Amino acid sequence: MAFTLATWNINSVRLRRELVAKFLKLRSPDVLMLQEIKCQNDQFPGKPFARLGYVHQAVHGQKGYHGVAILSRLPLDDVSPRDWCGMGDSRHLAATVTLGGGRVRLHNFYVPAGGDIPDPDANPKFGHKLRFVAEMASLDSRDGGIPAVLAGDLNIAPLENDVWSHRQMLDVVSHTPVETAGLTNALRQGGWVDVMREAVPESEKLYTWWSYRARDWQASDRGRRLDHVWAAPELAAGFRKLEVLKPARGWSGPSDHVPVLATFDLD
DNA sequence: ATGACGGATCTAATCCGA
Repeated sequence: MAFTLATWNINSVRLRRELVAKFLKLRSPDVLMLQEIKCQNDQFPGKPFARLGYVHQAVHGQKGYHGVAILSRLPLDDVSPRDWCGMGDSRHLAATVTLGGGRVRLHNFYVPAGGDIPDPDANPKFGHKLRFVAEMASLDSRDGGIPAVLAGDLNIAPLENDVWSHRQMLDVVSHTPVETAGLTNALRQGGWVDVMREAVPESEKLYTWWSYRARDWQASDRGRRLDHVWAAPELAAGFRKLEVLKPARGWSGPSDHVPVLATFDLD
């Protein structure tokens, strides 16, 4: 049985609900994980997505900033947000999806951006980001007996070809060595597989985000791979297909991130 | 070196993103 999961930092779900609907109609993933919904739970525009078959919805929002949600065509249970770093912000939501006889644990993450200065003493936001990623290392891909997927906007581009210029990005938050080491440690400690890089060799450029500030995002193509899909080894063994929906960056009124889809064969 | 854009908020200017 095939299972397709998508992740997308939508940068305000109220402003872009029609783009979400367009994407769901275009690709119809089983599950869509959204980040930066930027609204409270009672403001989440769930009805248009339910009409498209995504009747199972878990929302963990907050006012104005951050916020994550999971839309699913298949039943969700054990819905559980976790307050990472004890900050009280909405950056994570877990749920278990059931398909046929199989079950998959889902972890939707929005890792802190970390501010401008890559020094935890001078910049508390960077310290928060480092602590957040350090805490993520405690999340085991095989915990609880249900194989898990961890996906979302991790706000770190760990590999040299996850950024347009490794050399010029070494001091830029999202690609500094201390961040990439932290993320790689979380990947290894949790026993996760970076399935995007199973599909696309590390020697090739791979981006999921292009800044709003470029005059022409496509021409300059100064992207970063900030969005990720990690899977437990038993799920990764059935990994079949990756799609990074780059055309979505050119849609009218776009998010600065594009959807990432991963398809797995279960059993 | 700076600012380029775009979103949310006590709708005006300020904070935030990465």
